[in-house]
Amino acid sequence: MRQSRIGIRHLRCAIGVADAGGFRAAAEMLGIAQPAITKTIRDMEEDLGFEIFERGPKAVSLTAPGRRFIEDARQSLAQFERTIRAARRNETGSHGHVIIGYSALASSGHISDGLRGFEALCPGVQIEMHVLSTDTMMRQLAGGEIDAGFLLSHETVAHPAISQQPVWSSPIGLVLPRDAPDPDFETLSGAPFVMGLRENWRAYRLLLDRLCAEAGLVPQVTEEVWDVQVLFQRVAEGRGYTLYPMDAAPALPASLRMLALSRLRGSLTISMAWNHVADTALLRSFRAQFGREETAHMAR
Amino acid sequence: MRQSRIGIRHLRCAIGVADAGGFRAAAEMLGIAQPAITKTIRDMEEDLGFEIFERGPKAVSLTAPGRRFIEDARQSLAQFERTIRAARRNETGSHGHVIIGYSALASSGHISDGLRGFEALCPGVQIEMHVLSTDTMMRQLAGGEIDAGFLLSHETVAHPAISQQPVWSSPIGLVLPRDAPDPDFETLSGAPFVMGLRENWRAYRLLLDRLCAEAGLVPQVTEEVWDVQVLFQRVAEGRGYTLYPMDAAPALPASLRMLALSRLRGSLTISMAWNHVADTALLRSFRAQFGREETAHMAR
DNA sequence: TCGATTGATCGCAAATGGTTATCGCCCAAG
DNA sequence: CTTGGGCGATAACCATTTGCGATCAATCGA
Repeated sequence: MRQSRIGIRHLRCAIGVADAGGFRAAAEMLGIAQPAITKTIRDMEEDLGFEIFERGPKAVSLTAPGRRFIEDARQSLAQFERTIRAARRNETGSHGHVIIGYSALASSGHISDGLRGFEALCPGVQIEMHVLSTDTMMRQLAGGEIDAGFLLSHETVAHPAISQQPVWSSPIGLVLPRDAPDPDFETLSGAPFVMGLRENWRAYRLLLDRLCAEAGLVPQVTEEVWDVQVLFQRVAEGRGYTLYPMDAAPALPASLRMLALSRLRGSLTISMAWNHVADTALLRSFRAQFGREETAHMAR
Repeated sequence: MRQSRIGIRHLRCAIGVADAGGFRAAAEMLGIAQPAITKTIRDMEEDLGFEIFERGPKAVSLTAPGRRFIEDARQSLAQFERTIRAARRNETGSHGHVIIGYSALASSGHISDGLRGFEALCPGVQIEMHVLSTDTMMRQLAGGEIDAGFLLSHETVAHPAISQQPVWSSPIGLVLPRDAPDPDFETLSGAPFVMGLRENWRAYRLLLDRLCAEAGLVPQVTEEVWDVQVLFQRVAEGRGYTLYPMDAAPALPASLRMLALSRLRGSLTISMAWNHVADTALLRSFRAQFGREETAHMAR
């Protein structure tokens, strides 16, 4: 069979059109002129032998085979870019580049230990860390935007393309102002609580719901905030308590303290997650730092 | 960070040099002139920021980071080509292209059933089938040369990048000329046997060794042959018996017949194997035909 | 020391990827 | 019903990339 003249550029272009929803929009997004898009897409369609896009008068849409192709092309492009990124050395002397996502809840010393080990093994590798919500992290892992992530283990956090492996667990404690008195567990029900917004803290809130229900605790959520910094600030201001993994105690602002709640059973587990299609030598080394990875695995 | 100007062409070139062991040899293999290789490699090295190849006076060799990079690049290139191949339609009207390897031992009706199901689901997809030894198949799966394979399950057949899933099992029977009398099991020990060459039939021969030892059968291997056709031909000529999965009975030449050996316990299991990095929508459909694939899988 | 063989270099031709300007089309707002 | 604005397609043109043949410099074995 005649070998294809399609290159990475073509995939970028097609994915751009699919995401932008139009040739002109894609041209702007990719920083090139619109006719170049037209030509690239046409060349690719000719090579593949089918139309990727349906040119409607109002907007373009994917044909059925086009949708399948774009889906595969995303993986292919992500893998390609990972390969380059993992090998590339920049001007500042680092060799290789790994992009990691982590949940705000995972901000304990455990990650640092693993990272230190990785750094010793592969010195000079640049590690880029992004704080992301669990759901965003899953999406970005699936799309290949990040290489690995540390997120909350929860039965609702799953994706066919993503593998997960528990890394550590921590009990949940009560966060309160340093100078506040220890409350009785019974008085907590009905007491004001500040919590992360359900939309962004979905899995953690679900976990807390279950643990609280089991312990007979009914926190009165009087305020919901977007991120951890604000959460702690509000607690420090006396707006209410909040629940947080005990592991994070050392990272707490000086104005706050943590109280173990023996009646609150169960714990929060952080897992490392990665797209099992995402595979470079560098990422294998990285994952190896966080527990043994399965080798040949016999499915089902 | 400045985006890389490396494309698929560069990867092909680097892999070519690594495989051919020299710039000139790679040029010939890739069908282009040698200066183009020099320039492409130099551009790539400049972009990546390190030397991929060590230019020795006699031959080129990979540097340490170069070796890692080439390893990743192979996966990346294989995935890219799979993506194109899976989508491409050729002049004869087929859409998509899947390359499958199968062991000669797997030549039963079970594969046909799955293939028929796949064809119904994805009509017009071109399926290219290669008969390969189990070891060759593992190597080609790892290298992305084939998309999936049906091979003999055996504890010595494993590779960290390859997933396997049992598809069916078959007892082992005795193959003998149609007009030969049924031998007593006891008389088989010491009787002449024709077998596949150990080199090419490694895993199957290991399996037979174990089963025979357990049954107290000591076949006298008087001849070793390279492939099945010759194997059957030799048996038909009366050179000896052979052992073969009972499932293959319908595929046997008319001059041969099969005899169940109740004393020979255990069976041969055929597994579907695939590189878990190899992932296109088309391949997922294919694998789905041969049993449920694991979804989100929790490592360890 | 002399080929033979290796990768590097040079200059030129072709292919590729991109540009601007413009077209024809369809829909929606006037 | 017209018309303006937005869409992708097309045309003509330009810069860069890619590949070529010819040639060079270095090395190694005979």
